[in-house]
Amino acid sequence: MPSTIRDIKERTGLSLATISKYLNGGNVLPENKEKIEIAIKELNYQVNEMARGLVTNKTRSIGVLVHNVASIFCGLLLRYIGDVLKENGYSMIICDARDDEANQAESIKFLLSKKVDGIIVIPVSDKGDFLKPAVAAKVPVVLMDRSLRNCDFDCVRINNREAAYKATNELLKNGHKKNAVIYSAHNYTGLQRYKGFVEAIEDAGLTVEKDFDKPGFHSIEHGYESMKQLLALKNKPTGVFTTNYEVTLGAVMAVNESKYSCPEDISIMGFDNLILTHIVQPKMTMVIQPMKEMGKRAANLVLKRIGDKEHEPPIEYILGTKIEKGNSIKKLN
Amino acid sequence: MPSTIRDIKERTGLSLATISKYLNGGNVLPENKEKIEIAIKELNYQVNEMARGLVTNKTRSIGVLVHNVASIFCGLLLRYIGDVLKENGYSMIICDARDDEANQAESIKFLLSKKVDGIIVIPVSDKGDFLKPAVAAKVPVVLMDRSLRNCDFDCVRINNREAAYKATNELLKNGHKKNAVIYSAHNYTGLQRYKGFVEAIEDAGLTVEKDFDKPGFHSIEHGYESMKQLLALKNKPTGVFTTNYEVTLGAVMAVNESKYSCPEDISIMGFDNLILTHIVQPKMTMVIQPMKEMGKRAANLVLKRIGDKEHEPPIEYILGTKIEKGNSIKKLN
DNA sequence: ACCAAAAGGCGAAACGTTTCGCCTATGCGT
DNA sequence: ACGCATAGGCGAAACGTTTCGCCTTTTGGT
Repeated sequence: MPSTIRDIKERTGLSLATISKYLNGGNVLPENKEKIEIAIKELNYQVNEMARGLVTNKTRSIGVLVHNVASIFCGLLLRYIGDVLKENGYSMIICDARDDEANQAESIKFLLSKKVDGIIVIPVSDKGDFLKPAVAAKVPVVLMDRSLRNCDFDCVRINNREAAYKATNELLKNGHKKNAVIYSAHNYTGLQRYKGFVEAIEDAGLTVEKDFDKPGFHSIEHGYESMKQLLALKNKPTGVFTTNYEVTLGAVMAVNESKYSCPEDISIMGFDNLILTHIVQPKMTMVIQPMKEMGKRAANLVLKRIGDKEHEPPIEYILGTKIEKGNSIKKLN
Repeated sequence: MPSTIRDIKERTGLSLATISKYLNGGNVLPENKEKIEIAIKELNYQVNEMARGLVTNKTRSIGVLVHNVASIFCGLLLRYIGDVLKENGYSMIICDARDDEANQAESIKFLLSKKVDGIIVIPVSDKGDFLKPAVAAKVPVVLMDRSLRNCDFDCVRINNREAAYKATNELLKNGHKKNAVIYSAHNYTGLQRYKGFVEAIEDAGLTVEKDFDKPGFHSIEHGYESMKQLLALKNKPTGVFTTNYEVTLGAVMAVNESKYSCPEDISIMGFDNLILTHIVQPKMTMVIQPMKEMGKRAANLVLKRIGDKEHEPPIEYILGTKIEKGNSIKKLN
């Protein structure tokens, strides 16, 4: 039913090779160019991507594997990535790891079986083994938001350590000396933010108390439980640094359900979510990442890698962050 | 580099036709079956989907066009849809309409150009013209969550009118006689929920006051602005029905920023979001949709349609809802 | 006016499957 | 023992492109 390049051949009297050349941006006489364009219009011709792909060994599709498709953070990144990909004629095939390493490994294989030209990943953990099949298949991989231990891939992210350091200083500057941290201990980003926190505390001549150190999963539950435990301590912290969106959400929940309130009884320095800064009373003080820039860079980078003949060494793009001030941090004495 | 069916031919001495038959589940002698399986293992063979697609005219991919990829609601549906599709060997190509009709129309064309086998849509508005190209190309379409005016497509959704009716009754039952409604006037679902509200109010022998009737976009801003306006009225409503996730979010924001609080000064009946019921203090009373069921049904339905020879008439799956009770509705006298 | 280089065009092969029509054993009932 | 149905297998064509190598025409410099 749909028309083919052969129909255009009939209509124009030109050869398949010439028409193909036109379609791929080659040089064709203006006269023939016009003929072809008219035929394409009339026939409503569209390139059959599968036939093309069979020859070129390209699908013009990019796999995007996110650690959790239901997080707003990932959703927004998907939007920005999708924009760039669509502009360039690439489709975006999405897989959701549900924060599970086995799912993640299986998804990579799935994407490879679908012969995607490139892959963008927000990994579940800081372990990179699951990417081996992609390397073996020579499919370019770009990491986003989270790097890996011994990372040998392109990566677009922020300087997590530095951002956490600055964020922690926000608490310190306001006179908080007893600070807790709630973080994800299972991915590179979480651990870097933890390091930044510790560094800031120690640079201020303080130490991190054992009870104030709350590693766990990247989840609302972890934030909720941790905050509950912190609030139940005899010797409570006055400030808490919640190092990602989910954890911040959970921590706020816990405070809301308790007899305490923020910032009167406990100050919170949050991370990662624009909506949260508005929905929650009081307005949260948070670290904001340049998400649009991140998504666009990642997409452009993977497209560039696909085009590259040589295998260039990996690049890390480290983007800047800013702190959006709210009223969730109380100034002490 | 990757091995082909020809390599298997060499290894086994069988013909291409026989191997292909095996791959597609046809009858082959047990002896040959084993030979083929061994060869596949050894060669690490994977079917080249593009070559297959070129012959069968199928891509084994489904386009999913969502009105807004950054909403949690859509994110969760994507997860459930993706699960089913992946299980069945189908990839999920995602497009984001950003709540814009032009984007939406363009995205459908994009998906068709990618030759997806089927399309799942959460439409931006209640107008269905943008789907004409899909109908023309005979690509099956399944709607999700939102139907269309004069709808001629399969659809998986809830009974919005009834759900809204029940929700409104929740306010009425608690003695609220002055109720406002904030809704999206631009899509089928929003309008149906509005109708359900009006019906419940009128069945209670009341009328909907002009000032309490807040149509607008499906956005946080609309919820926020509307609630602000309602709170500024001399004659304020005592109850507000916020008919979707974004609008509920915005409305809660507005209350939090005002001198009033919920439920003491204003009661809210919300919609659609599980997280919100926990994060916000007090716990919200909301209408909950069976999202997992919705996603799975939609995915299975589109797969079924792809297989169908005949063009069966469209089916609507109307799923049940429940009301999750919180403390956001005050009992009057 | 001549020649070299560049531009434009062409036919045919190739990409890796599926499928059609046909052929050959094999097994079964009588 | 005979014939017939059937299971299993095969070769070849087809799907709609791109690309390679080669040929012809045009262009531009001297």
